[in-house]
Amino acid sequence: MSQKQKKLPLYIQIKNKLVSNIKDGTWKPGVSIPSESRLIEQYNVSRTTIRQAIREMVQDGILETSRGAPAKVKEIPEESVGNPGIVHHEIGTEMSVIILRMEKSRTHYSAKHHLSLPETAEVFFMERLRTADGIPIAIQRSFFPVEAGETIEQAAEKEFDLFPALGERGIYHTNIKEHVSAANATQEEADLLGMAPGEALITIERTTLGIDAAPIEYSMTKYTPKAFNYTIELE
Amino acid sequence: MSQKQKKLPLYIQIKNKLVSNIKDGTWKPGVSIPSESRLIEQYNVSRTTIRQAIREMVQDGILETSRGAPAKVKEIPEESVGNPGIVHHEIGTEMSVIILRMEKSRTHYSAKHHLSLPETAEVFFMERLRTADGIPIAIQRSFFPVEAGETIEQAAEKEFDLFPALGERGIYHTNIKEHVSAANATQEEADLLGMAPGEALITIERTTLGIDAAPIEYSMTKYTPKAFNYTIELE
DNA sequence: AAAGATTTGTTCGTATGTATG
DNA sequence: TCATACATACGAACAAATCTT
Repeated sequence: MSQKQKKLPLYIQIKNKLVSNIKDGTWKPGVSIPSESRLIEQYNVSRTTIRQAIREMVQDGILETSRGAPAKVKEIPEESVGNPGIVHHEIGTEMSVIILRMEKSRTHYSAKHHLSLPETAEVFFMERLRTADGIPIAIQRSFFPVEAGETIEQAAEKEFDLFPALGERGIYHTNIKEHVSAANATQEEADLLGMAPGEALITIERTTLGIDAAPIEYSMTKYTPKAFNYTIELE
Repeated sequence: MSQKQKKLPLYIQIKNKLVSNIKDGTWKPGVSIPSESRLIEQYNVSRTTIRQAIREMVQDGILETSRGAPAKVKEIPEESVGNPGIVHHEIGTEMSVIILRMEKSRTHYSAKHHLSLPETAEVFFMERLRTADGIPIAIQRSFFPVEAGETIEQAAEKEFDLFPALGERGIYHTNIKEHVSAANATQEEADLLGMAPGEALITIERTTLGIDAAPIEYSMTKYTPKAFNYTIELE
């Protein structure tokens, strides 16, 4: 049954189709999408409808428009699909991750608490070193419920951000709570990050809630101050 | 001559008029504005134009719409200072501020840029030392358009947060953008904060937009890492 | 470099569906 | 119940910027 689909406004349906074309790579960033007139023919709807769909996508930061030229897929529409209101990234062009540890663990009681798990539970623990242009910029310790472990294990080596992989497996996040503070580098952290022990690190603790409001990730990331970059936008 | 005004699209002109009605208190928060049909008569334009003006204002967070009921002016209550979705505070029980400098200035070009002011403009500049339990924890440099200067000057000595005072004078903010990074303390900052030069400070740059989407404040605050505490919650 | 075709931006008019009061 | 008001959707025309020839 596509009863619900029928209920959606036409312009939303069109928008969804256009977004799909971008997501699956049919229309790539920086390239123009078909003109309004072509879309009108293709979907057999009025110009109003097409324009409303495009307008929303512009507002969402997916498309860019300018008079006289077809809309372009915006470069770097990365987070725009994911987290409205926040841009959060490190500095650098060549970002990568090195996995230091990845294991199931029965300790890490603090993490269990953040994940709302009983003390006897097992958690999936991962420690990764994030680098930018080959220079270490952060140490990230992530904790997941063991159920998510297999998915994580497969995606961890390649993906810089794990949530898209989780999303493909039906694990979505609805709420993220981050806590920013500062800490001094331990000897081990200082060695990994190429700094002196005791120097200040920016620490972000993050708890991610799933669609059922249950925590699906708790992570603590310690950044070198120079490499840290964080922008928050609120209304 | 208002030649340029004439050049503005009709829906922008209408939007400006509607915004004026809200700014000068003709339409107060929580109250419905006239229906579309009434506005159509009043300004003698088409429904499309009215709707486009209203749509922009909804997007700017000035109006709220719902089917079957006229648009309402959005409430901008006290919590706008508290910002939904964000908790942001320093540690300590006895918080206070010490004003270091307060002046009009023609320099500070970076600040002018953030305030969308021309390079020849004058800005109101204020530097304050924030303390917790008598211990310095942050240096805050704030920039405002000179128009807001008098209000600021009166409130600055007593108020820890300036926005309530601004709100009482009809200056509301609708959008805040914060950028978190890190910097090393200069000699002067180190002296003020009782730390060593070169030590890491957490820096928050903040741009606050007013009801008409024009910047009303730009500030840069540098915190000692230990005293900093920041929690973000997103959906 | 100039002219013409294409494309988006703006504005009008009209009609129907659907939620509010 | 029922009139009012907003949301969605169609069509048409001209202006202004861009692209192509």
